[in-house]
Amino acid sequence: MPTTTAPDGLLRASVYEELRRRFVTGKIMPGSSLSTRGVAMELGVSQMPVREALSRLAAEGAVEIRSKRRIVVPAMTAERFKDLLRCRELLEPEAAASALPFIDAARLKRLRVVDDALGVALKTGNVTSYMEGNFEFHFTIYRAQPRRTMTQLIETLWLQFGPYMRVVYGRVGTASLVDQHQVAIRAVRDRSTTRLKRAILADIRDGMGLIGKSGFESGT
Amino acid sequence: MPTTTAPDGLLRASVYEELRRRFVTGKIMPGSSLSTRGVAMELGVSQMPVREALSRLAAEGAVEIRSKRRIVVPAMTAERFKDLLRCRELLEPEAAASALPFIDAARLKRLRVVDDALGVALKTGNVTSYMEGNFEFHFTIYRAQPRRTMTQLIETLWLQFGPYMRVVYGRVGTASLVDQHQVAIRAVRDRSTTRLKRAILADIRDGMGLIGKSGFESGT
DNA sequence: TCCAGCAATCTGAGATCTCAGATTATTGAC
DNA sequence: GTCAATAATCTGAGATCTCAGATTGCTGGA
Repeated sequence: MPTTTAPDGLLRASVYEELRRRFVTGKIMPGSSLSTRGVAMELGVSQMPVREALSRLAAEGAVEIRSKRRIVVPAMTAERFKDLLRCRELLEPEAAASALPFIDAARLKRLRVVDDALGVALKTGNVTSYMEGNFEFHFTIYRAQPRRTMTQLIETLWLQFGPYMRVVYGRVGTASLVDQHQVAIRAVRDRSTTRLKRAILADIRDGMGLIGKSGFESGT
Repeated sequence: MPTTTAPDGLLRASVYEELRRRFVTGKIMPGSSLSTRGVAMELGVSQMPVREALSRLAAEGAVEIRSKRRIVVPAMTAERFKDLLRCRELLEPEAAASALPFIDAARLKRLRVVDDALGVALKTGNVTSYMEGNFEFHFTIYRAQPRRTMTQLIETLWLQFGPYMRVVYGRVGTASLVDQHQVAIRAVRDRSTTRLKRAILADIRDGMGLIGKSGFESGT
């Protein structure tokens, strides 16, 4: 009795989606361990779909099969964080640029709505809301383009990035974030590729800046 | 009784590796279909590791679960080809650039060895050899850097790209290829980031050029 | 009190069974 | 002879069983 989505379609897919959602929104902490049986029990499905989902997540680098019989979320290290961030810097501005021509009025409106919720989350310091909204915002842009390849690559990055992001935001807080999304929205409205790329890059680098204030002592 | 590699470690991993090797070297044609039972029989393992491997390949876009009960290698389209190539253009020169400082004498020597084999394959028109060597050459460069993220993204791209590449080479031939690898090797020897990036980009675009001579009528 | 050794449990991986749905082939009627 | 309908087979997905190995905890001796 899967209480999650996709009751008709593939069970494995719904399990994967559920886990992925937890990763990108930072609901799963680095260093924590998962078990197929545990997740299966929690989601009310058998081990098999969970196993395949975890296998896929391992393939994408979201979890690690450590020393056999142990599935853990990789601990956060400065190296790994910078590595992921560097890839984000390379891909995301480009993805936004190629998506821009496909962002119609409806999607622009959706961006504004998401950003409003984001503003509230920023003010109240609701980290979970902020992360969900941030994900929604970025991918509302990227997914506008019909080509899926680059967006999928970026999703892989976020999958690995999510747990770290959450830790950093949880530690430093979201208060110090400049809302680059506003800048991005204006760039989309004006159809300015250059400004959009710059806004996305700045948004990513803001996260990078937070890291400096934080640190990586914790985890394991 | 797995007759393949990794008798000690994970069976699933060895199945995935075997299939992946077939993809990146173009041993699997676009439009062809695979079945868990068929592959399992062929590799001498049960369906389960094959299922998980195919599931992962589907996640990476190498195969498609079409209309339920049918796993097919996506047919080649100009759109998809350009999409993949665009991502390669974005990532690979950058990956080569960040790998350059890590390429020591031993690795440079390995590059030369691989390139020699590549030259032979080019002359004799051996498409399989060429594709295997080409893969080896590129990833001998990229994998020099300790950061894994970008290399993994690129591997995903090759996974989807392989079958198409093979079709194009098989149709157009490898004779028209300029050997950009020589240029790349010299750039590595001289520690010239700019020239290395340019060589990699040119190598990728050579493939792009071939596409113009080919076409996409075939497949499914 | 501390450490070593053994046992119990936990967990991931593979095999096998079953089911549902889709494709295909065969057969029968018009 | 052709088309449609039904039956048989094929195939992917999920559940369950089992095994091996690793970790954990308990117990007994020094």
